[in-house]
Amino acid sequence: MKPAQITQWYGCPTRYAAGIFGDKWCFLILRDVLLLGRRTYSDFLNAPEGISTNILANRLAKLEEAKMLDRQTDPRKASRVCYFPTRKARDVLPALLSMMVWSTLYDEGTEAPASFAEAYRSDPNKTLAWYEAEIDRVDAEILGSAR
Amino acid sequence: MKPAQITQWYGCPTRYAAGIFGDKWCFLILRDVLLLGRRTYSDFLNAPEGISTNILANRLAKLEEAKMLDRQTDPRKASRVCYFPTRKARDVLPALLSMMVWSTLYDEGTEAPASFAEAYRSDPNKTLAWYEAEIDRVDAEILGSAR
DNA sequence: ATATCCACTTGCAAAATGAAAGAGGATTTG
DNA sequence: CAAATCCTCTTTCATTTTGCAAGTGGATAT
Repeated sequence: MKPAQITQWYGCPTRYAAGIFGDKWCFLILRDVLLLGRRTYSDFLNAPEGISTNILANRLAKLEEAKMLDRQTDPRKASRVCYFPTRKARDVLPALLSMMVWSTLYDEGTEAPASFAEAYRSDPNKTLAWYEAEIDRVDAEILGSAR
Repeated sequence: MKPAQITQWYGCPTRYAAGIFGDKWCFLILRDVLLLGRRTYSDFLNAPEGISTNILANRLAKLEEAKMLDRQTDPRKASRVCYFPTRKARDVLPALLSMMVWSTLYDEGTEAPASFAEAYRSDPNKTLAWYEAEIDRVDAEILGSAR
């Protein structure tokens, strides 16, 4: 019934994680930023899930306050805003990819190729590095146009 | 701006995961079952987070329908009910442990020892096997008392 | 036989969400 | 230069979800 001494501290780390992941929209915004290269308000707003604009504003503020997103005006166009993933958000990638692997196993309607789960299992660091590079590339493409 | 060909299918696996993890209470019930050895309605109800009873009933039904929990009457006492984690739920462990590692990195008030993150990083399979064994132990302790 | 335990259900007030319209500044267009 | 448009939000209001408290009904303990 009681799993040994672990009981004392197990609760907390998941509770902290639940504070951010335990919300559908935060979860999907993180996906947008980490995996889909979305950065601007309208990018998020036009995602196929159809978040409504007041909720989006609310969640972006929450994620910014949690230091997951870094809000900056877009150097390409000052009326636009970009939300960049912080290191704290990037470090969510392993968990996010693990969840994706799980989904590909149990969602019979998954769009992900079987090779994805296999690749992540065989060499997670390689997969991880690839995604980090993609994030760098997207950010650099935006910020690089500043000068 | 557009991360190559990945865009087509990336959305889906995370959306599927968001359907279950993107809810604070489902998330915490899974933690209870997978990490804290909780199995009965009152176990969940008495967790320190304080879920209210109607929400708990609703989420247990949802998780049962999603085939994450297996509802059975308790062999120790027929008026009691046990919710056992299915294989599908157990397979969430890698993602859950990854999230815990992330939490220990960024939650300055974490109760988890630093050794946890280190242990999981150095040998995830060992950590994973340990948790699976704990789950087996809890389940066997309940079901074993049947005969 | 009565009280208690246990897994829920119900009713209701408060909070969160979703849809739609609008505000206000920057940018493009004519 | 003026008008229209783009873009990030804000506001309003109806609907849905949540949380709290009390209640139900069957099994179990006394």
